[in-house]
Amino acid sequence: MAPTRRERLRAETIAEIKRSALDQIARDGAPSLSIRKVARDIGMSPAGLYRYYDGRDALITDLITDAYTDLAAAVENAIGGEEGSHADRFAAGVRRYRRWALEHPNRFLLIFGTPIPGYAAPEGGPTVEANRRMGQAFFTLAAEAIADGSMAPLTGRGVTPGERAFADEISPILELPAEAIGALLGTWAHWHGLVALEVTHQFDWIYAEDADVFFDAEIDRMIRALGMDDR
Amino acid sequence: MAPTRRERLRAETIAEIKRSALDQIARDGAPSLSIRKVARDIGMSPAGLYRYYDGRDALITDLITDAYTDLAAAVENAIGGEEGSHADRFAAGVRRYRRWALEHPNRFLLIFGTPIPGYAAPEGGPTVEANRRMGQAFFTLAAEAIADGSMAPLTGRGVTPGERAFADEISPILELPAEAIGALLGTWAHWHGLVALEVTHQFDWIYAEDADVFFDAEIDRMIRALGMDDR
DNA sequence: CCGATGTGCGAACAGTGTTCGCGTTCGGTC
DNA sequence: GACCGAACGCGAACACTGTTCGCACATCGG
Repeated sequence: MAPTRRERLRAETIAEIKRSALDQIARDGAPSLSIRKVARDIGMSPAGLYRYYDGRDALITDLITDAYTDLAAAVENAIGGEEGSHADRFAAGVRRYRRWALEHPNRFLLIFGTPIPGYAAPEGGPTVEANRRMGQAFFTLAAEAIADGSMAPLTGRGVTPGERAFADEISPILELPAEAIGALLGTWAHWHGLVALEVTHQFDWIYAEDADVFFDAEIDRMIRALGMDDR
Repeated sequence: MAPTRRERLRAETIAEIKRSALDQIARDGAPSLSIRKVARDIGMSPAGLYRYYDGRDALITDLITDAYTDLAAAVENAIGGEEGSHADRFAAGVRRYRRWALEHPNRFLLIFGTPIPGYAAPEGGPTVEANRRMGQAFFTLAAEAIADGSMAPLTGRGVTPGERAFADEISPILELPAEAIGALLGTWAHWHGLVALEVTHQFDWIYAEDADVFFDAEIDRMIRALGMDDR
């Protein structure tokens, strides 16, 4: 069904609101986002905004969702689009994660920084959905690598109930050994930590120009620790 | 020289202000810290607070400093107080890092979460100083382990200028090979990422009760990746 | 054409951080 | 012991913020 004129205008206005809010966030960070400023920016009264978002938190939540799916899509894309060994595709995905964070530091912090007070991601909501999507891109890659023998994550402990349940849950679409899940999530944490510390300037004192070579070396260490070989 | 009566009262008031602010932060998170609430809490006018801190940001900065040195001291303590192999002491330090973060999630986010807009840690200021302190605890541990041959971090790449400069800078007190610095900082990022994701509830969907076993297994992976053996 | 629904706005309220000018209290010095 | 400057505390005000309410207008379906 063709969208009515009203729906078109509404969509247009929402887009304009988001654009203005994103500009503000990119410039001054999420905490200083002011809906009155947004209203002024797009030439509207503050009260009028409440026809589109019922409150500042709702707007921010929407932006969080967008950022999440945006990051997930970028990573998904990098892993899927890359040719080469599993290790190469893994590295491409991780580098894309970092690049996205460095290009949109404030959006990255919007997702992974101090959570907005009183807000909890709704179970089955879009953020956890995007999270799963990003995870799945890496998980399928890992499943393939394990299947063809080019990856063998160490299994030095038993499997937790959560890992078992998750492996069972995705088993219809993905044959991922539950023993591997821990190391994979830990590896995610590893590169996430690298990116988070870099975005918050905790490495500035030692890595100025050459943060890239540091990061790439860490990717190598992750690959080795996962037991991936480079074919 | 004995502190005068006024100095005593002033110190007392500052302590009271911090206590109230910390309570608020622990309860509602740093972003919702209100100096008017603090003023009401300690029975003072909002304007009066400005005799002690010239603005909200100054107060927060002070709290950041405290949190930083607090965390650094805890970790330092855990590493220094632990008996056993280098691997054991390393694990103790990392576990203490995590425990501190889980006990004070909002203070942890105060340090590593979204930075307060417009604030940059002053070079040579207390936060970078505490950062170094914490780093040094791990670095000395690593230097000892490398010296007695129980650790051999992989060196798959050249040394960056920053790493070289840092190794030279601390060489008077610490014989740390520049080749090892990258892997050590990367390992810091690894466990930091684990803790950061756990604090922001990104692991809740899979690790409910048994986040501990997941974390301990990751410590093992870090130890192995650093080439430490367990003696 | 008409009623219902969506859209926008001005005014107001409660709350925030911050500044200013005024008194009061204290501490070290003639 | 008197005195003057520094420290302290406060009420009032200013410029913001997010949010609510009631009223007007535009648009749409029947």
